Amino acid sequence: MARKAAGKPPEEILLDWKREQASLKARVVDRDTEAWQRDPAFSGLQRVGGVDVSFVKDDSGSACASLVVLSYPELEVLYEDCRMVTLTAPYVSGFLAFRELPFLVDAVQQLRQREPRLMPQVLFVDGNGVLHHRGFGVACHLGVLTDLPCIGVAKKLLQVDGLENNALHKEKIQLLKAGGDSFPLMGGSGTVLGRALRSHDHSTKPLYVSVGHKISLEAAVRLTHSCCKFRIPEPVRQPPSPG
DNA sequence: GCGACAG
DNA sequence: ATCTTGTCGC
Repeated sequence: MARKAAGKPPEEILLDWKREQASLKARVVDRDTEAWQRDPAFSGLQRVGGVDVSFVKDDSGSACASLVVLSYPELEVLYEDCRMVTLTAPYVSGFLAFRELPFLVDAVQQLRQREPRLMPQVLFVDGNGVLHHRGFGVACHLGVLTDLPCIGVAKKLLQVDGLENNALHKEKIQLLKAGGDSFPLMGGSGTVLGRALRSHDHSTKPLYVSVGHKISLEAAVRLTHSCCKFRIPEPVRQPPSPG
C-alpha cells in the first residue's frame, strides 16, 4: 500500500521555498572553475563523489542518505557513508531539495571534518541542476551550500520551459547511437538548460545532465559519460547499505 | 480517459 | 521513489 506522502505544504511555505531558491540562484556559477575541467583527460581529477537518498521501506519516511567518493579514473571506492534518516518534507516537484538536501549537506560537512583529504572534487546529484522550474534544482542547491562543483543527473526529462518528452524528443533519442552522444535541451527562452546523454553504448534511455554549480555543461556531460560503466554514473549507481 | 510532477 | 508494464495519442 504505497500510500502517497503527505500533501503539498501550504502556499506560504512554497512561497518561502521559492524565495530561498531565487535568492540562492544568484550564487550559481555555470562555468568551469577548476583546471581539470578543461583538461581533455580530466587530469588533476582524482576523486568524484555522488549523493543519493534511497528508500528502505514503503513511505514511512525512513531513508538512507548516502555519500560515496570514488577514485578517478579507476572509480574505486575511497569512502562510503550511509546514514539512516527520517524525511519530513513531502516530495513536491520543483522542491526536491527541501526534502533531501539537509541530509546531504550534513554528509558533506561530516566528511569535511573527519576526512578532508577525501573530499570529492565534484559531486553527482540525483536530480536536476539548472534544468528546473526556476532554474535552481537540487544539484544547484547542493553546490551553492557546499561550494563544490555539482552535476545534476536525472533519469527522466523534467518538462519545464517548453521542454516536452514528445515524439520529436523521442526521435532525437533514437539518433543517439553511441555512448557519449548527446543533444541539447533548449528551453523556450532559447537557453540550453541541459543535454540528453546516451551514457553507455548499450543504454537506450538517455540521462538528463544539467549544470549544478562550478562546472560547464560541456564538462559535466563529458565527465558523466566518463563515469558510466552502466547507464547510471558509478558514484550514484548503487548506494551503500546501512548495514 | 485523467495527466503532464526530478526523487 | 516504487509497483510494473508495454510499443499512442496534442
